[in-house]
Amino acid sequence: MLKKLTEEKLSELLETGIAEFAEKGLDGANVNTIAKKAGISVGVLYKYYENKEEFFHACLRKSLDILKSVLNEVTQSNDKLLVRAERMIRAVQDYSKEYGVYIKMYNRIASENGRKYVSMYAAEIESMTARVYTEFIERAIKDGDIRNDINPRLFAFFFDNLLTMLQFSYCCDYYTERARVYCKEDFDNDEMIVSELLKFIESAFTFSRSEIVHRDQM
Amino acid sequence: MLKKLTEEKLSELLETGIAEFAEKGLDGANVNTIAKKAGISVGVLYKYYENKEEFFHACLRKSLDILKSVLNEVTQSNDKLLVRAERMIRAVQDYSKEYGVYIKMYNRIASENGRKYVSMYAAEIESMTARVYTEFIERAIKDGDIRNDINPRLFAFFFDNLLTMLQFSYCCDYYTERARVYCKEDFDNDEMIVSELLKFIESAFTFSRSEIVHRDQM
Amino acid sequence: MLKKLTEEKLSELLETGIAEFAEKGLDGANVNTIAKKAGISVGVLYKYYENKEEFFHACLRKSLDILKSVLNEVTQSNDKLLVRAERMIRAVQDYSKEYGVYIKMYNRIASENGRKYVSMYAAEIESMTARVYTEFIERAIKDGDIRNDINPRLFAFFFDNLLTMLQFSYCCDYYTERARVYCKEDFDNDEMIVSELLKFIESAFTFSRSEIVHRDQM
Amino acid sequence: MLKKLTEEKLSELLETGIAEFAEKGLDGANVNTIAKKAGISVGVLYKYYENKEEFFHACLRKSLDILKSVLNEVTQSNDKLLVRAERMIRAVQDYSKEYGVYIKMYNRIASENGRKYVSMYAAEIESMTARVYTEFIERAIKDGDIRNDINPRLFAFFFDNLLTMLQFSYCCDYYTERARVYCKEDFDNDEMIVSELLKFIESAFTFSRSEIVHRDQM
DNA sequence: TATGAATGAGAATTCATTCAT
DNA sequence: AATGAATGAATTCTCATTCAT
Repeated sequence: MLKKLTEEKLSELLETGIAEFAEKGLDGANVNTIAKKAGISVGVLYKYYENKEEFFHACLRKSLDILKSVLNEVTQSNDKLLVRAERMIRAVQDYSKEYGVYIKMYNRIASENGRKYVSMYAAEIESMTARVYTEFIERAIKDGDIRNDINPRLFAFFFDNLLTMLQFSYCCDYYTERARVYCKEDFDNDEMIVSELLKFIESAFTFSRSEIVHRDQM
Repeated sequence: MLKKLTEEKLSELLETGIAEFAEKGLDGANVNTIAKKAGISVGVLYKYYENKEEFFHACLRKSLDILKSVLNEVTQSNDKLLVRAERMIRAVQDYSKEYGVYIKMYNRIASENGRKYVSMYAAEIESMTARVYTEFIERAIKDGDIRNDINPRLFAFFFDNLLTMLQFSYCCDYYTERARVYCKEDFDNDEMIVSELLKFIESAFTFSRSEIVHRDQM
Repeated sequence: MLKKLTEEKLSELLETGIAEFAEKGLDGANVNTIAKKAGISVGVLYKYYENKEEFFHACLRKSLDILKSVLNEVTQSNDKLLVRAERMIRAVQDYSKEYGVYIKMYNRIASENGRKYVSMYAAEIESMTARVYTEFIERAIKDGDIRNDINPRLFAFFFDNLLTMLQFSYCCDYYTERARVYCKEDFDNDEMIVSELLKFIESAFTFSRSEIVHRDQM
Repeated sequence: MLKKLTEEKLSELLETGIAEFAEKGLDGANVNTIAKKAGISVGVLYKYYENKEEFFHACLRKSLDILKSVLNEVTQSNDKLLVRAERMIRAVQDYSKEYGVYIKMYNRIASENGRKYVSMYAAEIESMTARVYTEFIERAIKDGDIRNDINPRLFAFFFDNLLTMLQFSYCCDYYTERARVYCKEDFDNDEMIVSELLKFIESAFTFSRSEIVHRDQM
């Protein structure tokens, strides 16, 4: 073809790489195939990226950057916790279709073991949400919006766990099937997912053990 | 006698395979290396398994079977929901050390995409817990132990999501690092994890929106 | 073929490698071609040798070992210097046909630049002859066999230079052509080469400058 | 003006090529790297040279031409043989530093085997010195300056062999190490090399076998 | 005319799979 | 039946060469 590699061609290469790596993983994907699908020669790929692994990391990084920017947008708000929670759940539902591959990539790296870079990615990616969520919970406690007998960091952790699994459920084959096993046709009912998950979360954040105890029964 | 030896050998082969596949994945692991580590020849491996993928599935199956039997043991109980929840959380903590590789394998298959067998595994593995959890929640509702304004299947789903993420956090590199980013040193405090997670779950299951509304304001 | 790689097959592989490397050099030779010519698969080659360079070194080493053993045989003697010199010249003539490739390999490594291992080979290979020649000259001086106004090490060096060039002249394309340019048809007259080279050497070793001076004229 | 620039550029390209080929050989050197180092595009390189090999030959030719002109300068003289020999030895010492790369290139081609052009180069390069040396020796014999029982062509050959090896010893890694193994620290003593080599040569040329025989006994 | 990005054939290396022993 | 050496297709990566700009 011998046409100057435009910005968009390069972007297409990354997208193709992401699609392949998301499906087959670092080892399973084939560099030549990716190049061919992207409409370029292997040569260019290797002009831009030292080797397969570096290219994989570029794909990963792009995926994570996109996810991060989406996340950033969504977490930006001064609303109360439950309002934010609802916004985030809906964001997960909305973006999961469009950004599915990026979430698959995120899922890929999250299932890698024994690679040095794994913990680096974790530290980088999770730090932002961990901080945002934790601070928000701390402020809500101070404001008396939610109960004060909880460990903010751990509750932030549980909250993110629920969102993460929801993401995976919408994007990754296994988790989608799993969600369907649990939720049946309700999994396709976005509104129900939102309302039930909110229900789950809001009580968790709102009631203290003492209240539970003195009313009790379970 | 000879058969016994073979069975042992075969079991060792599977364990070795699990260890390798858990670390490197289907494509990253090396069949010859596995055979050597297991102390057998590749020849026997191929006598028992058609090809690499089939052997991988055998490893996967064994992993999942073990996890299933552990799970089965733990979910067997007539206790009330929170008692069971606590037992399960503690089970996750206890078994995560011993059965780490199996959970890694579970995580592997869960991050696979575009493979027909993925949804089959999901259906098989998740069905049991989905049914058990859902039934239990339904009974708890009927017994008036927990609130009655929830969708049992979805709540079972959320509950399992929390447990699944806890498992991964204890066993898989990325999730461990992620948990540490969120929980800091508290992640090493098993009791705190138990109590906070229980706190999170129990309110979720115990209080109804109406109660929240009439008391409140979040 | 799937036939156990015998000692001789391995030896054949080395010989094939030597032949290829002698002709085309480390970079120019093709591992797949060598394997095919040797009648084995690339796989075995890589079972025995880490990579192309290591295989090249194995070929080099074999070549040098053979040359060394031949040299060792020839330098073993208690004869006087000129007798030994003659024996060596004749050895060069005799063995050059049979061991031509090994000498080509020697010539290859001798023309390599900027590789760490080059000086290691030089030190290893040349040390033996350097010591033998030098000691022999020292002893000849002490015995009064040859003149005593010379630096034994340097004369050993010059002597070996003449023999080395003679070797190359018999075995390496360029040097053969060069020898023919100088010597014309006399290059094919082995006896003449022997007698003239001996003539050249014997005077060099026998007469002192003082003798030259007092007779003088040049 | 523009042509001037091009000629300079072209010369620089050749010099860069020589440096690279001298270090890495025809197969080891990289055309793109050479062009980049020379500050031109590969395009021009291929405008001037059909392909890599042709460019290599251009580099080789330039190297040999320079060596030839140097040699020509040095061999031009009416002095007696030993005076000329001394001049040549000193020339080798002086020029080896400055013209090291060209000698390395000479060494490269001299170690090539199985290529048709090799013998052409040999014929061309060696003819001049062979003729000059031989004629000079013949004249010296006729003039009674040196002994008359020698084959002029062979003696010219031996003489050139010594000079050639001296050149290599000063310029090529392997031969330098080899020279050091033989000569130890004396190899850095230029004057000693000159005087000892002259000693070696002068006797070789001056004394006849009959003289050796009737005085002697080695 | 000069450039150097792009090409893609070719070379090194790996490893799933076979099968002679 | 078990072994594991041998196979060679497949994959990664390089670099001589081309040609649109």
